[in-house]
Amino acid sequence: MRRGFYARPVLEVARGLLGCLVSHGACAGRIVETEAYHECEPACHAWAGRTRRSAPLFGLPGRAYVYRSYGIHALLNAVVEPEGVGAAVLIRALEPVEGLELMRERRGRTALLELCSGPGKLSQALGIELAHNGGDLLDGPVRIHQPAAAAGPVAVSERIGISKAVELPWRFSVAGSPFVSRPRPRALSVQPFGA
DNA sequence: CATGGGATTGACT
DNA sequence: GTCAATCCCATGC
Repeated sequence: MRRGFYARPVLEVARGLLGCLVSHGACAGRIVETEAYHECEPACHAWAGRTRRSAPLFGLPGRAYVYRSYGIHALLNAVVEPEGVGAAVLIRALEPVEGLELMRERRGRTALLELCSGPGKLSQALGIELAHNGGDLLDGPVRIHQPAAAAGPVAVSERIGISKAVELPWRFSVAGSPFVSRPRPRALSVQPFGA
């Protein structure tokens, strides 16, 4: 994956990441759900401008933005748009591909559908932590690489778990995938192709 | 320096 | 359906 892939409008990258592989060590999974966040809307951590927490969002596209949510979970984002623009794509769910036994161990669960079907779950399954914040997704311990094939039809819906700008249709998922997070996306529209 | 609020999950009613 | 766990950091006094 080239850095130019990330230096594009956040909605394009959010769709384009569907089908891509996230890997960390022996574990890997295929992205089936993403959400877009951009400094122009108040649900984005970059909304309030550049702070210590949000600084990575304004940095080099293609790097990781990892932050702690609800005091418990580490959530993985890909920084996007040109340097200086605060925006990121939240990776919300993966289809587990490699390292299933290690994922089961880390998750304390065996069901395939419970390993990576949520942003907190996938970080736990892959061993992604706050220490990975700022790491390069092109050349770091946590990487994202090209899909083997196009992702297929993309379902577009509203983002979840937020209280501001809830109406924006900025949640993207592989239509019909059983590996997406809850609540299941209620598709406002379906677009023909992912990557 | 004190406070409050989450881009969630799992357990429980 | 409800609810608590738990920590980082932005905000405000």
